[in-house]
Amino acid sequence: MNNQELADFLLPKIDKDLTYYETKYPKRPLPETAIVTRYAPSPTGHLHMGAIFACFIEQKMAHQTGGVFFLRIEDTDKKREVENGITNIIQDLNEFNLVIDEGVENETTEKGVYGPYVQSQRQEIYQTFAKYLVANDLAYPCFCSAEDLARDHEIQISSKERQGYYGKWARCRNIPIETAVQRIKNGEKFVLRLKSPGKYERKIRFKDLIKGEIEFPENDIDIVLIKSDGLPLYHLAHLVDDYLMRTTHVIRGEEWLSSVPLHLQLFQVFGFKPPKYAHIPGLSKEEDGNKRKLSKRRDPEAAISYYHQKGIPPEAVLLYLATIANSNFEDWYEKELKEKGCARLENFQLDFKKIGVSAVLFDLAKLTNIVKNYIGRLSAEEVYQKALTYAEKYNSAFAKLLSQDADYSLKVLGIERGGVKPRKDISCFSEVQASIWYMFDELFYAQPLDYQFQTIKEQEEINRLVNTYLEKYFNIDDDKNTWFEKIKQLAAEFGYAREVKEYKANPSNYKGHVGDVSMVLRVITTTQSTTPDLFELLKLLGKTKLQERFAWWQKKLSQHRVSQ
RNA sequence: GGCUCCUUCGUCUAGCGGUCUAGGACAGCGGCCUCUCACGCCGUAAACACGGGUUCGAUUCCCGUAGGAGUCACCA
Repeated sequence: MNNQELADFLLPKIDKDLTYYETKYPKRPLPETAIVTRYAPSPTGHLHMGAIFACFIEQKMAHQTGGVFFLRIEDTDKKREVENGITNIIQDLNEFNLVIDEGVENETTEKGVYGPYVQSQRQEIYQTFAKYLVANDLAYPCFCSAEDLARDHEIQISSKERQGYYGKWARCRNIPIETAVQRIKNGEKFVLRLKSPGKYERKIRFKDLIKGEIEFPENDIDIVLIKSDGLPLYHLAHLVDDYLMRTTHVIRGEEWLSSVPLHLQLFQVFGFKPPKYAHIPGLSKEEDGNKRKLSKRRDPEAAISYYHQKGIPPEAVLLYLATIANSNFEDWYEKELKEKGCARLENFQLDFKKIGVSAVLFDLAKLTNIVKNYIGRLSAEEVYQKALTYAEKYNSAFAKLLSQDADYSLKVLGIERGGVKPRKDISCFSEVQASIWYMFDELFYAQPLDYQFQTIKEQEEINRLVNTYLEKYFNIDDDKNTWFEKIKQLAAEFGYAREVKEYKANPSNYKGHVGDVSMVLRVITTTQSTTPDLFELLKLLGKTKLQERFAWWQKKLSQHRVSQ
């Protein structure tokens, strides 16, 4: 029996050849410079930040060159699969606006002519390629059990030999065809292994688009191509899919770097031109003074759900990812904003050469800064919409408040927004309620009695100040200057300095200064000693509410005394 | 352990033999502005892992050492 006959015996149902598929999936009609990339996750749960990072770069590279970005599902390991795995992935991608041009759209549908894009549906194709290898004496059936392999592995470790299925350890490599056939006929399970033509002593050089020139020993390990369940392992699937789907650039995490020699060998064995490889640095986390890979299980910030729950806008996360991808992005972004008034990520040219080579610490502090700036630039309408969407999901009571008088809410969120120096104090939408609650009576009157008065604390003095303000000075139509002028007048009337500087120059001449007076109004209005611009708050709330709140405070205070 | 990659302020980095008394951003600290906070502005502290070479001259090139990361599955 020759190799061709062995191939027919092993895979009798496979009747197509390589040419069939090469014809079915022709080269893409794209310009030379167009980059075709893919994101190829396993459906094992939700994505994590590292995946979004990779995906962002893949999509960006494809789109900025007029290429194609597609999604392939690598579900060849049925053990690890999770229910709704595909849905989870699509959801996460959508949330980050990482739209695909081609590939899997949901659990049941896909678009594009290079499919199927779900690996478990491509079994016949993989087997065709494997059969070709068997027929050409480049693959063989292996009967080693897990125990056999584990034992060899132990021996290799204890004798300090290189680990793997190669050389003398590749015990099934030279089993005569007839023997192999007989064992299969006897019902023995087998896998198909590559008969690696590589020599460990020889070096292979290749150029990674990010890491640069790298030299490796050639691969001489007879890796498993097809598992005993008939499905391929990643390596074969990578070769077949990225060849037939005409991927030009394989962009993936750096954990794949060390399998490049194997992948190159696979392409060489078939005589195919390999894609270009770009291995992106991993996202890491500091722990006990060391860096380690950001872990979905151990680090909450690695999970997409973390951002969702906190209300951190995905657009801003993308801006952060762009700055860690290309450190010049930040400067570019600022410059665009300054020159054009707006900056769009789509207009930035991401550069492989500027992507760092080693793992990057995922810095939540930096992210927060980017988010604050991002939200700070949003219009009141946008903030309102996003805050509402967030609240509808996580805080329905607050969502109700926000929407019951949308116009009012909009004004509250619009305080000190817009203009050249906007507030930048919202770092996530879960914070919104905590920063504006006192603008809503429903929340204001539900708070415990906790007024944060500062310099002026005496009730009598407070009463006099507020009453005088309400009677003599309050006018809803005043502009900011007039308003503040009146506050100064009020201060002077009661023996407080009109200017802080005056007070500081001669503290003994005054009971305090204008700031102390406005602090009283601020605290009566909001209970808080730190708030956005008091003028804006008062204007929004109006005289009646200020009166009501003042009366409430007095009432509470007297109750408080009685109960003591 | 083998293989591979990496090593500039706390973090992300600029630097590609003299321009470096090493630049920026975030975080920190101090100040100014100011009715509080935020914003803004100004300032400050803070790094070339170590040891050898090469060179007139090394952050930059080479070699070691140390440290870190990744990988060595019928997982991707």
